[in-house]
Amino acid sequence: MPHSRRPSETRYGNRPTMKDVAARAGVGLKTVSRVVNGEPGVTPDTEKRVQEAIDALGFRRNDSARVLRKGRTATVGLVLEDLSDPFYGPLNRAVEEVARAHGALLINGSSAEDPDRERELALALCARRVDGLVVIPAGDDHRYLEPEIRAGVATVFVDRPAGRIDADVVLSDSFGGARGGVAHLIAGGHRRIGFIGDHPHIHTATERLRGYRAAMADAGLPVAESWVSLGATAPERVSAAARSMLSGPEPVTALFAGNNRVTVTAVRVLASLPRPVALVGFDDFELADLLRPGITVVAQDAAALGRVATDRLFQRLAGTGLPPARIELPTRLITRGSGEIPPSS
Amino acid sequence: MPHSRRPSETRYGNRPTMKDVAARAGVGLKTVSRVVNGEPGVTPDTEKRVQEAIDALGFRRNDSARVLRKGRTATVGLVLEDLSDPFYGPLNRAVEEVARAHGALLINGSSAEDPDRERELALALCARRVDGLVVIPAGDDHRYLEPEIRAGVATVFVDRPAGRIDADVVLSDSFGGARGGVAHLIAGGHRRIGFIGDHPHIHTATERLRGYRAAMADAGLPVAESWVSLGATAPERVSAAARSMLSGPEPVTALFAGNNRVTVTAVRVLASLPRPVALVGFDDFELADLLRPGITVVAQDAAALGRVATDRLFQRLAGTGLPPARIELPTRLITRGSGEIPPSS
DNA sequence: CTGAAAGCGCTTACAG
DNA sequence: CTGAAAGCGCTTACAG
Repeated sequence: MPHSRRPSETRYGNRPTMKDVAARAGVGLKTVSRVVNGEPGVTPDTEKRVQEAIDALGFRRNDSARVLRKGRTATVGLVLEDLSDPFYGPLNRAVEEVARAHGALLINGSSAEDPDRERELALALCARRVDGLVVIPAGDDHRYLEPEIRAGVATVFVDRPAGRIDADVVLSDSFGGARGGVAHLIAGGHRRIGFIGDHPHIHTATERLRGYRAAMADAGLPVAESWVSLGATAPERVSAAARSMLSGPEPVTALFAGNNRVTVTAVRVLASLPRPVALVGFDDFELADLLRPGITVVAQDAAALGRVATDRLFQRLAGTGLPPARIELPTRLITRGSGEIPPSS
Repeated sequence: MPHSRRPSETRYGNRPTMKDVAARAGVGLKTVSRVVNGEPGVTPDTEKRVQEAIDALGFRRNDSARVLRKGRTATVGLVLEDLSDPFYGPLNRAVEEVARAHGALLINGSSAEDPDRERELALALCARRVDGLVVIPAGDDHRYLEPEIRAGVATVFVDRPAGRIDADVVLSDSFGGARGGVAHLIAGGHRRIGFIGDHPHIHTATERLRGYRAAMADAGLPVAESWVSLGATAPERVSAAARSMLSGPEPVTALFAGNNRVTVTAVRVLASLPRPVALVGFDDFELADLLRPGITVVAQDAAALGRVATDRLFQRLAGTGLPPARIELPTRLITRGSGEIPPSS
């Protein structure tokens, strides 16, 4: 071989290290470190020589090595359900912005609603020694995170509470939001209202159902069990459930949709019906106001969920020995037309 | 102080290391490493002792340290415009899935369309020594990445080409897509068609405008400069541009919207008009089919952009000395009604 | 103002 | 089958 490669050329491509810079500038390693990190105690002349060597070599500090020595990685991990779900976009961005304000980067990934994948991902992030973890739970048993939390990984759950461990959680007021949305329909004159929600093992689904039942009870209205349907949010199931509630001798005159996916399918079903049916959906979505009628929704503030959770995470990291808390964010009813359709007789 | 803390307790919380495991199991460090990594050459009995120590101590390998020694971080960086933009959701997820298939994690962040922030973020990722970088450019000068690419960071640009450097780029056929969309309007009888697009310094904006002009030229139609408007995609500007084109003695009878944000604003403007105006938009969006009329769009496959780009990245990492390539993905015209409205006379 | 030594938690290359 | 030594690229703690 005509050219022998220096050992360092086999690693990270062939990046120069502080050692290389030190050799070229004719100074000690520590002096390079001082210049790179802007520490005081270097004469202008020395600094200039080091800076020239840095530029000539194209040196960039290896933060990965730095992190090992410093103990903190300046990295936040985020486990969410699906990176491509628009609902989580603002949450994702909010986590990024708070992390950025603290000089931290964001590693994120999708659980795909699979508890095993959630666990695998969360633990991979712990192995990378993220300083903190924001988790939107897919599973309902998070005891696997207990050793990590004990070891100092600041962990905050969002959107749904952690399962079988005591930890911070930030969520929207699903119960109150659903109760208010259903009360709005009742105030509009509806007495037979259907509820279509997500799987019953999902915390938000049962909370919203509870809100629906509370609103009905508040108004002294009975709930026929055929008006309630929990399960997959796949379009086929949701439209079947909707059609079933809307047919028969005593059809519902209004629907409450338990989340954004259900709402969208409900809109499609209702658009194909001859008579108008009222609809209120949990979760706002883009263009809800452009539809005819506009869709009345119980909106949660996804960005606030992410912001509050990540703020909490950094508070923990700051060492204030906080006990685990449950932080609930209010929802907001946005009336746009679909929820104000009167009952058809 | 009643309790003195071991040095290791001050770092990463108080995590046990391989050294701690080795001490507890009464074996050498290397033996622990073998067990943790499933390497052969350990007797079942030794392995059992080590495993017990691991479990008792709650040991989890520090991948951050491992990475330093191994030279590759098994991490991909993604710089996009906005983590909360629904258009990038599927792209983000696709990058994650390909990375995951290669055992890599994903660090991502938003440039917020700010070239300085793009640079800062991309270089921070390089400092963490990501193995590869997927960049959706905000700026138009990427020479700052040249040393990194030379040093071995596999870099692929997506959606827009890199500026002033020669690098891989994966993009949609903006020119062809726009040309086809405008040709569709012309085939429907339109002769006066407006084009509203993004800032002229954005590559896709000028490509789409070029497609518009080509389609008009193909049909022998003149283009009045008042029919063309490039600039911010803020609703105020877009609606002003649309209203201007739609008024006067010779108003346009159809609009071509250069991207999803423009399309949405155009829909709002058109909904407020007395007469129907045809609309074709570049980029598909959720619920486009639920609007009345449904919105005809030139759709690009955002997930495919991410997938192809990340595949390319790992091909590079595999060491096949590929020359930089430009990979163009086809678009698809989806007719839903708004683009099939005939010209009003 | 400057730098040599030790160490972060692992893996590599080697010797027993 | 097993482990001591060296090293990845930095920072820390210290001495000059």
